[in-house]
Amino acid sequence: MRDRESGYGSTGDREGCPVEYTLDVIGGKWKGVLLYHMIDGSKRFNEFKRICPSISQRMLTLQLRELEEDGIVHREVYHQVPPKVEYSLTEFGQTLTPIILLMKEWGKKYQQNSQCSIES
Amino acid sequence: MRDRESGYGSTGDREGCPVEYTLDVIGGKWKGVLLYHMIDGSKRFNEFKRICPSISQRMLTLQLRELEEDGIVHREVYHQVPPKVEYSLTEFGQTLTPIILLMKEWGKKYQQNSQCSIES
DNA sequence: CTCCTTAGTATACAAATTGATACTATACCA
DNA sequence: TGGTATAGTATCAATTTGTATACTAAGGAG
Repeated sequence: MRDRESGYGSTGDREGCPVEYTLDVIGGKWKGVLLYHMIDGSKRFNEFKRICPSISQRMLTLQLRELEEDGIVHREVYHQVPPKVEYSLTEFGQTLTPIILLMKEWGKKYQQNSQCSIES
Repeated sequence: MRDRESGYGSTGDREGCPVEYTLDVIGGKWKGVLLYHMIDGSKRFNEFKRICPSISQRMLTLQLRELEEDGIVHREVYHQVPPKVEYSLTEFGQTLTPIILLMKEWGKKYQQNSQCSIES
């Protein structure tokens, strides 16, 4: 999944599959949610932990790093103690918001057990 | 990922996260691609194998079965020899096409020169 | 001097997902 | 009798993903 830029050569079928490319960027287990919560402004590391208590620190770090690598997310470090790091969508990341919002709409509509109180 | 209906109880944070629900349905490694190729009509098992040569038979079966379980895909078995099975989007599955097509557009736009240029 | 904070890393391990290969059924064709 | 075709299963190995726990830095509070 993470080897987009390394070695497909001519054998891979990803070249002609834009849908798969997109899912590769936003399809990680937590990426969609993280992206979703960054739409309405930057978030700190511990804010994500509060929003999604079931994601572990390691996974949160890994997923944010991948989003950063892909140029989707900007990581702003404030050299303070205690440390402060803010994550926000880059200009490139903003181009994903229509997809995220459409996915939000679809999920809201068809998720049966919706006591969904999250509004952006 | 597959335990949506079984046991989150009150601890899970998925309840209020429509984006994650949607990604749970279409975010499997191959689901988006399969869905994408079903938009323009039903496809047979071996057609998918030809379209995505890098998906194994087992994965193809598993992903199609999950899509079927979720009511996204209809599986029509023709009792012939050699067997013939056709997969197509259900009416419910059709509701996903806007998302898939948006993902296709995004992927098409940014997959070649990822992170290089942002043009609208 | 020790504890608290944040935003992580490091390590070890467990679980889930994915892949490779071999195998099945059954009618037709020669 | 053997080969072809399709749509799968079965089995095991490898990879990926996730969890748990301990640890770091560095300033401020007590």
